[in-house]
Order: sequence, then C-alpha cells, then structure tokens
Amino acid sequence: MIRNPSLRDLPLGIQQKYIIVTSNYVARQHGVTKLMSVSDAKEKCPQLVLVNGEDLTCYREMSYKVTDLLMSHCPLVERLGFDENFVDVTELVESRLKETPLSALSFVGHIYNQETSAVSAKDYPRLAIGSHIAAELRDAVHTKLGLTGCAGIASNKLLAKLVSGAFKPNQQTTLLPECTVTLMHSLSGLRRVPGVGPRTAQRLQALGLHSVSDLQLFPLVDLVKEFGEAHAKRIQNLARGIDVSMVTPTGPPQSLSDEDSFKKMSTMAEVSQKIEELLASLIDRMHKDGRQPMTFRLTIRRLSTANKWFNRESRQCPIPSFLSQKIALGSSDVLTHLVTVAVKLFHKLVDTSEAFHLTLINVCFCNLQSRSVSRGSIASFFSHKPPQKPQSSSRHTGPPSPRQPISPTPTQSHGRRGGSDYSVEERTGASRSPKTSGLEEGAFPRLPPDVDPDVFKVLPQHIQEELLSNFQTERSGIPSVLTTDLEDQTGFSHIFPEPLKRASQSVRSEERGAVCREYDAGSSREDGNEFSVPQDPVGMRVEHDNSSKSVTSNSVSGADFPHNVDPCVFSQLPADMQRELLSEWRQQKPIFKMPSRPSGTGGASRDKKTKGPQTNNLLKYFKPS
DNA sequence: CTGGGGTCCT
DNA sequence: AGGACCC
Repeated sequence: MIRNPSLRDLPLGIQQKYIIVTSNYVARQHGVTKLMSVSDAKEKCPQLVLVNGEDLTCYREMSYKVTDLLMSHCPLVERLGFDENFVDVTELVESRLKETPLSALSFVGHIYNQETSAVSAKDYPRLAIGSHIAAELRDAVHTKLGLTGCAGIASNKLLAKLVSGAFKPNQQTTLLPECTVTLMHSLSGLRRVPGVGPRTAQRLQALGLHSVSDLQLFPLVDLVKEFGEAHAKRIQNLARGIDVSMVTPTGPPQSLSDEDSFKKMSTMAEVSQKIEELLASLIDRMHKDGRQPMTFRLTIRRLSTANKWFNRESRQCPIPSFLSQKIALGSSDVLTHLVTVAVKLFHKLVDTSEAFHLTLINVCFCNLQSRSVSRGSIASFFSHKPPQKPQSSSRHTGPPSPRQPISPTPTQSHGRRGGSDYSVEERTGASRSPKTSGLEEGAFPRLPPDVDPDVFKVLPQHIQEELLSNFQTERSGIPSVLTTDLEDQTGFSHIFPEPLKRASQSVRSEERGAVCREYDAGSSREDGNEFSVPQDPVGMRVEHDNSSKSVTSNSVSGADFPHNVDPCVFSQLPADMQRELLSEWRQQKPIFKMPSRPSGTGGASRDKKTKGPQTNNLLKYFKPS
C-alpha cells in the first residue's frame, strides 16, 4: 500500500504460493483471514487484489528501518519477526519520572479493562510515562516511515505483547498490574499464550489441560514430569502472566537465508538451477551486509505422504575462507564456487541414483563474522582504541544498509550498543553466575533500607511474603513494559506487513519494562491509534503493520524462582516488585550478541549464552584446547 | 492448497 | 542436525 497508495481502499491480499499470508483491513472486512488459501479468499472476496509477497526484500528493509528508528529513541530493542519489536523503556521512564511532577502525569491511549479517564496516573507513574513514550514511538514511526500499528505497555514482554492486541487497528493499550489476571483469563486457550506452540499445546491437552487456568492450577510436579523443570516452570509462569525474560537487543541478524517451495522437483538440472538462483540473491544480500559467513547450510523438504508437516533435512559445512572473503568483497565468480559447495551438500542429503521428489530448497549463511580490523589479532582485545569496525555496520539495517566498507560507518552510529567489546566485557564480566539455588545471597532485592537482608532471608517464607507485599504497596514505582502492535493498512500485518510496524520501549534500571509494538503499513490516515503506558512496570511491544520488530529479553538461564518463593504469591506482587525481585536473583545485564567469536571487534552482541561468571570474558580466548 | 523468513535449545 | 518457538 505504501508503494502503491491506490490500493489503499481496495481489499488487498499478500500472496505467497497458494495462500494469502496477510491482508489489509478492507479485505478482512470481507472475511479474508490470515493464512487462508487463495481459492477460499477469492470466494469470500472476489474483488480481492493480490500482490505477490514471496520476495521479502522490501518488508525486510522496512522492518529494519522501524527497528533502527526505535533504537534511535531507546537502544534496548528486540525484534520478533519482521513486524514486531519489544522496547525496554525502563531507563527512559525513570529519567522522565525524576523530572516530572506527579501532578503532571497522564495516560494516553487505552487502559486494559478500565476507563482511561477513571485511572489516576499518579498511581501508576511509570506506566503513564510509558504510555506517552509508546505514543511518541508510534508517531515517529508513522511520520518518518508512514506505518501505523499498535503498542502494548506492560511490565514484561508477554504482557506487553498480549495487551497490544486489545484495541486493534492502530491503537495502544496499557496493562495495569491488577488487570493481569483478567488479561490472562481472557485468552481462549493455551495456544494463545506466546511461547506455547502447537507441540506444547498438544502435550498439555494430553494432560487434560485446555485453558490458561488449567495450566495455572496444574501441579508443577506433574508438569515437570512431562516437560522437565525449566520448560515446565516457564510455561506455567507464562500462564500466570509472569515472564522473566529480558528485552535482549537483537543486533544484526545471526543468519541470512533464502528459500523457495514448489510442487515438485526431481532432477539434478532443476536442483542446481534453483540453488544457483537462490544463492545469487543470498550472496548479494550477504555482500550488502558486509560480514563474512563462515558456514553454509542447505536444507530440503521432501514430498512425504506421511508426516507431511515439517520434515526438513539439512547439511552444513564450513565455507573456505577464500570464498567467504570474496562474498564480502562482492566478487563475481563466487556464485559458481558456492553452487559447487551446495551441490556437494545436496548429494549428502539425496541419493540421486534413486528417484526423489523435493518440495523446498533453502540456502543459508550463518556464523557471520564481522570482518575486521586488524586481522583479528587477539591483541586488539587489549588495545585501548576501539576496534575499527564494531560489529559490522551500525545496525545492519538489513539489506538496506549501505554496507560499510571498511571504515567505521560514520552515519548511523547508534549502532550496536556497547559498540565496542569493552562494554560487553564490562557487563558480562560483572555478572555473577545465576546461582541456581537462588535465594541465598541477596536474593531479595530491594528490601527497605532498614531491613537487613541477612535477617530477612531467614524469616519464615510467609513472613517474608507478607513483608514484601506490604512493601510493595509503599513503593509505587515500578518498571513497566509496553508493547505495541501496529496493523498495517495495506493488509500485511502479520506475516509480513507491507509497511512496517512497531516500536517499543522498556525500562531499565532496577526495574525493567518492555514495550512492543506492531505497525501496519500504511501511511494513511486510517484509524486513530493510541498508546498506553504501563504503570509501574513498564514495557512496550510494538508491531508494524507489515514489517515489525520486537524487542525481547532473553530469558536468563537460571531464571527460576528461589525455591522458597511461591509463584502464586509472586504473581500477585506488583509488577515492578516482581521485576525487581527477578532482576536481583538473576543478575541481569542486557548484553548484545557477540557476533562470532573471532575477530572480536564486534561488539557487543548477543552472547547470551554466557551464563556463568566466566563465560564471556577474555579467558575463553586462551583456553588450552 | 501452509510462506518465507527468523530465534534459541537440545 | 533437528526441534521447538515466533512472526
């Protein structure tokens, strides 16, 4: 719709192969739904205009523009697909709170299950500020990129995401902590809980669990038997509206892939041609990215009568270094070489002396390394000068980014947070191990100054809980998470919106919040929208209509509650209190992903896996083996 | 007649 | 290498 505004008022569907992957609101009014077959859609809406959406390039570019724009307001942005972003606006909220008199606070947008005019912003200062931040982000996305979308503001990513859809096209909603229970109960089934996919839902159903309350009340012990401790606790917490994962800045992509599906492919000639076609575009994208892929993977799907659904098989191999350099440089003869590599992998997958019937081929570059600086000398780790090229381009604005040559990219500097590895090092180095048992140490965060934590922790659990809950009422401040979801006007929203999507924010500091939004496409004036901000906990999630981004935080590995904390009690605590508690007993510090080990100049990137104290420090570069 | 992407965990 | 999840 953005590319062709004349389509704005017509029913529009985005088509991939035989299905309508998404549509605009006009088409939806005619009964066109999300993953509907083209034939069904045409039946419901004969005038439906179709646009082929198999090439994701423009959606990907828009998507990164949204993420970049959000990052320019608040660095902690996590993408979720192309059209959603979570933004942890905790710090922004805290700093605004300091300079804002309570009397000047207000909410903008909807408040879940409440009348906005009936809620006192002074009672939820952080969420109120979060609602304004969400509104600003949505407005920035609309005026600068022409996309509309929704936002949700809440104390964690789960809640921000769920509440973002409360008021649908182009509006925003804030979740007050006391409405969490209502929100969760409003979900029609367990499958509606983000994080509970088809497989998990099926296994839960086998246990007799269908609704959110079924899962909330199911004995954890029994759940652990089916799913293991980590998964069991996680999904049960999700059912209660508890999400301990952090908004993890996404950074540049970890992999780039291109694929095509078809009804039948059964000759080598077709296969090598398809591989060449896919590789040509993938190499081009990789070149624009500027990093060097160290690994290549080929994936196929065979026609399978049985087990129709998701049988994919893959083989991967290292990319010869001369080739990966040529890819980054944009050499022209790279294609042929890579096709050769891919065909070799293909023969590991398929015995071509027998008949075969493929329905999909995918080519993927992963293990992406920033090329960098001084030949990746380990010495660069000790240099006081920042590496020349921190992680590739600033934001890998996906394909769009102008690919930075070797020089530090001057413009778009807001790139990788942490930029250099120094900051990563500092942060991770400081983190202590998650502590599996939990509570002993200072697990209880923020006790009032006059309470000695050593004394507190030896109190009976119910006394602790009572103290904590009293406590909670005293301190009103809390982190908030906001999520926004923008639906696109062009009709693309979900899968890939044409336009983009959202923005979000969350709060950091002791408390954190996340915001998520989704944007729709469309620059048009369509519906009005709103944003809402969460109160204490602040978080937002934003989605754009077509492309979207989301910010999320990584769930920390050791994210269990201390064993003496009852999750049911915990879930009743104010969101900000929950966040504080959680952030203390897993000492979270947001960290970027580490590009790949090597040249290290890259900066901070994901590195999630560093769990313990040690993992991500320089020592790993010296490990003996 | 269910895309074309992505992520992380095991 | 596969499986789960997300959009």
